[in-house]
Amino acid sequence: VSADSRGLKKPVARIPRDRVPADTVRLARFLLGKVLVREIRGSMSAGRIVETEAYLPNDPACHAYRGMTPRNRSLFLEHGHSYVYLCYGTSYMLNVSSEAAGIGAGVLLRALEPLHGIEQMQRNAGGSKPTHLARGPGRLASALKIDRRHDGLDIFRAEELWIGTDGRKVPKVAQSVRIGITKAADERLRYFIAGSRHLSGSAKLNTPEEASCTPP
DNA sequence: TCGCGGATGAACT
DNA sequence: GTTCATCCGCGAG
Repeated sequence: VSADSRGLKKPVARIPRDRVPADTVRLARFLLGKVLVREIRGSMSAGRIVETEAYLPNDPACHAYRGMTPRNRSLFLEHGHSYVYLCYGTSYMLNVSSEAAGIGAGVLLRALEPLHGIEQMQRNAGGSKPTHLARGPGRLASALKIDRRHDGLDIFRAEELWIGTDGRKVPKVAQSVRIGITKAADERLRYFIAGSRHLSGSAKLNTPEEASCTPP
């Protein structure tokens, strides 16, 4: 149990690197239920990851598809490093690199269930209900004050922004097509905790009939 | 609820 | 000049 977990209802433990999958789809599923922790000058905010998207090697929708550039180089770091970029001039997106060093791929974090520091998140994000606070990748980053300074972090070992576990098991993982992209839009590479009330996307995308459910 | 249009800025071609 | 993995507000149903 990490000393960094003080203040949380359930303690958040660091995850040993050898337990983190070096495979994009496996990592997208592994991250569901884990806790994203943000520490700013001694105060902590945290939320459970309830929705992710996989961006595979050789995937036209992945930013790494056309090779390494100054912006996307973090996607090519060893699995478990952050890739943060500004989208549409307004929203930061937080990804986790997901393959061996040199292979460009990542997992986008799309929604959190706020667990701790909710009032601070509301101040950061302009105040809203917990179910809306970190719903969507842009709001997620806004609520936790994530920006380009958090690009390239070792996301399981960093201090200011890291991912840990409180031991909670995910009852059921569902999947659907990815949201908001124009290339390879038919791939069912969005993963989420079935029944969560903190998901982005239309209600229809989140219904069990549309989203095929698979064991976690 | 749902769908639409505009704001927005950095990277890339 | 084009692209972009978004968000917000608005109006119709």
